[in-house]
Amino acid sequence: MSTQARRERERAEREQAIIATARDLALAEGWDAVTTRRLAGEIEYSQPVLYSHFKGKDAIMAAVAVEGFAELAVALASARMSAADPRQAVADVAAAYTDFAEQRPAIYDAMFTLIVDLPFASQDVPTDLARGFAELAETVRPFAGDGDLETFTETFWSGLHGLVTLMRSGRLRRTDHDRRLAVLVDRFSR
Amino acid sequence: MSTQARRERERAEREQAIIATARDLALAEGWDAVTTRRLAGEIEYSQPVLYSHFKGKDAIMAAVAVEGFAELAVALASARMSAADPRQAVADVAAAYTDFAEQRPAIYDAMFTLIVDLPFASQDVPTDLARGFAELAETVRPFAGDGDLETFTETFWSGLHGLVTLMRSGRLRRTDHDRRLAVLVDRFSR
DNA sequence: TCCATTTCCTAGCGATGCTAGATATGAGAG
DNA sequence: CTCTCATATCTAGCATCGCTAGGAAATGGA
Repeated sequence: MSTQARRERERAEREQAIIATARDLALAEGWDAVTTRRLAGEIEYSQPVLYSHFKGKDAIMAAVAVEGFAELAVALASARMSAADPRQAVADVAAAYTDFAEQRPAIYDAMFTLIVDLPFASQDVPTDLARGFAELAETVRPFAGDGDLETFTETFWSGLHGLVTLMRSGRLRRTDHDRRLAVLVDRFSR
Repeated sequence: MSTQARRERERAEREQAIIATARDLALAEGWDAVTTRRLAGEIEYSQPVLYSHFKGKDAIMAAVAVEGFAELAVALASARMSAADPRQAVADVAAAYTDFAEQRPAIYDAMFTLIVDLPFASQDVPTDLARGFAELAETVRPFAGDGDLETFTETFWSGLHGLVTLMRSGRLRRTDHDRRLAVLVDRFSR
């Protein structure tokens, strides 16, 4: 039975290689550069191998997105923990969020704009996505007032997401980002 | 010279037909359904004719987006004018914004997410885009405090844009939209 | 050593955006 | 009225995309 175990291990490694390669390629040159042919070439297998691991290109992007949710949750948690006071926590978490999106634009796109049908069947996504959301919720909790915390958090999140996406599409000047972020933080921490 | 005038007029009409057809097709079936072959078939010309009017498919989408900016500006202005008081104006304009995006998702996408290089060379875009932005600015002016109105407006705009895009990608439940909108309005009208 | 099963690749399909080269159209000169 | 030439338009095709069927190759067991 050791050979079967080895095969399964190698297969898992190859699957991880596909995700990592797709991720690196997307970060370096954008998702348009991530073609199935090129991806297959990078991992030194033929195209159909990709489809024995994933249903299609969207599924590969979704797998990259899943990793992104975990990363984002960690980044937000770190920012929240190390903040001196609740108000500073909002500012730090907001900055961590937009920094994540700025530094990994392709991954952020896969997480929130490109992939419509996320694998909600999978266990990982709701978990890590919920973890990130929970970090946001805990951060703004002191300022939610008597209203619904979830709604309050979702609205704050929308503000961050809007800043990120409008800036990337060139509708907002990058130079004023910090000031806009300060306004958003101010509005949601009073 | 009348024949030449007629030709130019017919050519302008055909260009408008291309834009209108692309717009209708995108609204009805999404931008993926707007292929150059199908678009050419709808206007009863061959594909290359499209390229004698526009540089490519992106340019056609940009033309649709330009019309969208004008529409949005009108909708926002109407909402702002008919509001009873400044605070209600913020609520009404915000609702008008998200309604526009909800009812014309394809056009909204062309305006703010799909097209990266908008024809800023053209005169129309900055004008109509600026008109819409100016409507937002006038709406929130009473609540901007002593800070920069432009930055304040941009941040408010980001909130609206984030609500719209996160809801469309399925990250936010549609049922709670009104409550999120109320939170956003509350944060930016106090 | 031979067979059966699994794994993988070659080759190809349909569709996309876009374009070069051939063809039709029509205005103006003789 | 006819011919010419420029303009307008189409037919056909290219390169590329995501994806897949069918056959070849490798692998494990008898």
